[in-house]
Amino acid sequence: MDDGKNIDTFSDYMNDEARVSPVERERINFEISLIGKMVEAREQKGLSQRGLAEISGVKQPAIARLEGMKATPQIDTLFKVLHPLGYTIEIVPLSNK
Amino acid sequence: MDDGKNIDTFSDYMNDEARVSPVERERINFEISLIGKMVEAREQKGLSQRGLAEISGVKQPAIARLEGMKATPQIDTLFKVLHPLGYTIEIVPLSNK
DNA sequence: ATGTTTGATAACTAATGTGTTATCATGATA
DNA sequence: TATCATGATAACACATTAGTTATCAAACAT
Repeated sequence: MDDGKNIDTFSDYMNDEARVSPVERERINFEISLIGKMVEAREQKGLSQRGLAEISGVKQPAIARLEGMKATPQIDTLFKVLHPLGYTIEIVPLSNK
Repeated sequence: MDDGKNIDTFSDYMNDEARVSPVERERINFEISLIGKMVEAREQKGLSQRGLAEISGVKQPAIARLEGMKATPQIDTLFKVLHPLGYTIEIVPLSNK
């Protein structure tokens, strides 16, 4: 590279405040962690996407899009997916770290 | 009324399993409580919808629609609104009451 | 009384999520 | 090898949310 900034990795990109603001970065990390827990919960239950689709009412392609972060779910969709997995969503105070 | 069911109040309606399934009822209650906390947090901060719109980036009509439950937010919108209020969202195990 | 702020809403466009159906490559299994 | 289940994806229609701009009635303050 011939300029001063490393943008070779996703991590570099995310940490470049000129491109991704701190708040935006937090939002992205929030979504990644949220989806991660969703996938984890499904797999821990030994459910396939199709299995979860059946019991949740959310279709398999939609679940795949969510898990692959191709779409940002609406809270009712997230609820429908999480509920049969034994989870729900809560508003909690921002614990600054 | 001439049939056996009371559907005079919203509460009666919600508790009629023939109309609203238990899961659906849970989802509705979940959303009501979620939105309730959102409004509470905003008012506790002494913010108007317009004020919150400015610092969150979500427009005032959108906030009004959410608070009035005319729309089901996407999780990124909810995050954007909650964050400047000092809150975030978390996935938590279903504590069966 | 006047002006201001508030939340709500209307009307429309743009953006995005979900349903639907089908397919594909991959990995596991018989 | 052949079969089956899996996650991913395509393409399209449909539904819904969010942005945009403007307005309104009510509450509040000057």
